[in-house]
Amino acid sequence: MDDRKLKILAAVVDEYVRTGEPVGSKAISQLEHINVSAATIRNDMAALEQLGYLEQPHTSAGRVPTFQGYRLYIDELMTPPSLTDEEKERLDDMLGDSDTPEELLVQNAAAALTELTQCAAVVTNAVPRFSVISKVEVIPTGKRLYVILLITSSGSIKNKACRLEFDLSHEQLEFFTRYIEENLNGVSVDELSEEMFDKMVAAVSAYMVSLSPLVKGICELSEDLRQQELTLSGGEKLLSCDDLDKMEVVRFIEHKDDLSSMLEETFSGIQVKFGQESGTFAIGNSSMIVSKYRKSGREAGSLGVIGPMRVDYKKIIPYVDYLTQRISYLMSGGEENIPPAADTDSAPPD
Amino acid sequence: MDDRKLKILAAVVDEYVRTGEPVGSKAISQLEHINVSAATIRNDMAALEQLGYLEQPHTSAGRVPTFQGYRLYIDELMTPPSLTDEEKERLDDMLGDSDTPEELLVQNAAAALTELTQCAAVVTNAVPRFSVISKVEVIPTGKRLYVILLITSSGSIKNKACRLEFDLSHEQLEFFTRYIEENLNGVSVDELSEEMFDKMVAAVSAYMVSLSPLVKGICELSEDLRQQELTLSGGEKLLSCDDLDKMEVVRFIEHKDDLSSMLEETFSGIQVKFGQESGTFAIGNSSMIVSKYRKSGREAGSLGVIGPMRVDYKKIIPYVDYLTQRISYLMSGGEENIPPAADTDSAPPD
DNA sequence: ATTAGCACTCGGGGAGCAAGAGTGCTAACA
DNA sequence: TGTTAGCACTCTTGCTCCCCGAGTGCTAAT
Repeated sequence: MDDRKLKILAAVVDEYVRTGEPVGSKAISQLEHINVSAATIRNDMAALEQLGYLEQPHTSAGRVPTFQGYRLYIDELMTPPSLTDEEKERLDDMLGDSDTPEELLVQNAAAALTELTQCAAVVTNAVPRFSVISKVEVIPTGKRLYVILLITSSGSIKNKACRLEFDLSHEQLEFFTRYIEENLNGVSVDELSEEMFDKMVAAVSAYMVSLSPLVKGICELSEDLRQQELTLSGGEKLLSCDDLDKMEVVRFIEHKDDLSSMLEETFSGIQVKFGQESGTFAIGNSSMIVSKYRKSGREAGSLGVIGPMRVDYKKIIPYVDYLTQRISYLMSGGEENIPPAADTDSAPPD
Repeated sequence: MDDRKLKILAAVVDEYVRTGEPVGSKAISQLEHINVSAATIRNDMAALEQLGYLEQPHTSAGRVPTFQGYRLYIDELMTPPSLTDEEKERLDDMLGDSDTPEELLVQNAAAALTELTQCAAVVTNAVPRFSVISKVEVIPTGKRLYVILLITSSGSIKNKACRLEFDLSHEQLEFFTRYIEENLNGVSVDELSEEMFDKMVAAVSAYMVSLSPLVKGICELSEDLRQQELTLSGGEKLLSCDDLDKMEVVRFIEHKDDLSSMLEETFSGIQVKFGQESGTFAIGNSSMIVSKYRKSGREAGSLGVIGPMRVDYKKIIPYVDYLTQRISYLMSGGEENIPPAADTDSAPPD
């Protein structure tokens, strides 16, 4: 693989991303940094096509990158510029600060990505797997009506109303609260299981059978807590881009939840996936740029951008990268070894 | 206005809704219940066009209803069949029962409408205007960290974490809780105002200045409570229907909140609005079928369907109607004078 | 008042054609 | 041997022309 061929491949991708039209040898030869004739480029392009990096929509049209072409471009050829301080500040503003609830943080990230990239964005919330139950309260609020409150060490709060068949006496309530605290306090959210609650229901029923709805309520709340939620923002942007099949996009928007398993199985660091390569994320000409953010060193959730394969990777990757780092930083209370504010200069060597 | 003309108008609308194509005189003349020749129908159609109820996309195409045509059809000509018991049961299942939280009830209604009509659905939650604060709790959950819990008589529960500058002693907490309960218990959600909280902040600060974040927290929660939230479900359905302009639909989905003012100002009973007639709801060929549900006799929120003007009104209107009634019934705890289950036979006279 | 008949109009779809863009190949050149 | 100019070839795109069918409006007959 010639050095010049790589340069030409990069140029083709850049031009195609810019114009959206198949790009011909002449267009390449007229670029500043290319100093060979159109004929030479034609030869090289034919070779690149042979190798599977380019393809022609039809004879006598220009060339278009194949997804292997994009792959090579992204992995080896592209050098995304690092963000300017203004851009970072802008992102910081859109994201929020350390007081912003985690929930909102990822939502803001999604909104920022849709706005800046004009593509769809996906985010998943931070699943507090490794956080522990720090408080459970049962508060009477009316005739046979109780509110259960569940709080974790990471600050998630869930509540739920619960109707019992009888009112509880003060002692009964106290007994129950104590029992629950003894059994759940300090238990990690991940350890909570159906069986555990079944056992508790049994134990509690022995004392007073009508307490079991409360245990069930707590069980449901803990399920809520474990639930990874996926938000797709700006899905409609995908419809206005005409290299994507409308039908596929609609189907995708309707079944966005299928994505979550896929997001789960990604590795650390920024990744680019193509629709063709995946069964679950099956929009033909699409690509997805995703990354996982961390919370106190552990992977907690993902965020990313979904767009046509022909997106400006050079522009989007730094955005996704910076937001991931910043969210990781904010969620870890500043412990992560990532610069806190918009004065990073960990620019990759050019 | 001839009786036959009305019959023909109705037939044109029905046929157009069914086929989506402009409908010609011949097609009408072949319908079962029409016993005049195509020529006669042509004359009448010309008259209906003159009157503004029909229009031709171009000479020598069939006729299409204008929105005044639809208006007349909906208000006078159409006789929607009442739902069968199976349909009602189906809706009941999708909606939930008296144990379902109100929030979920309206969400379920939206989901049901999108599924059954293949159109978009809008719902607003029940604003608990006239409900009162029934409980306020402040629960310590960590170092200088407190959770505020706000519960209303209608069963809405809101919580919020709040960080203080100092830890509170048991007495301080008790003082605060008592003070808040005295001032807020039984106060209607509608009465809560910025000024009221300002006054409370002042009073509380006199005792201990660092309590004011708690009051502010409560204030924010009460704002959440008053907030009417609008959910648009199945917006993507609008994109697959080709009599709507894609760009307008995208714009609409992005600014769905503009709808809320419009939903506010509707009257009781089912209404049909057209995109053309409204500035705020400006998708060209669209129509919206909305209704307000009531809670204990008062208007509490809205639900409706948004689709192309060419929707099956006869099918959708009974759905919206029944869901409104059912939600009103469920939210009022069975007090509304509407049959509780799927055995209504208040069919409109045919 | 209704209907049959007829001439007219207009959009949709296919065929045919010219222009333009881009290629592959060959032959010349450094 | 690698690069370049030239040329013939291919294929899409946009255009025009034309026909067909559907549906109308009008007129005359019933």
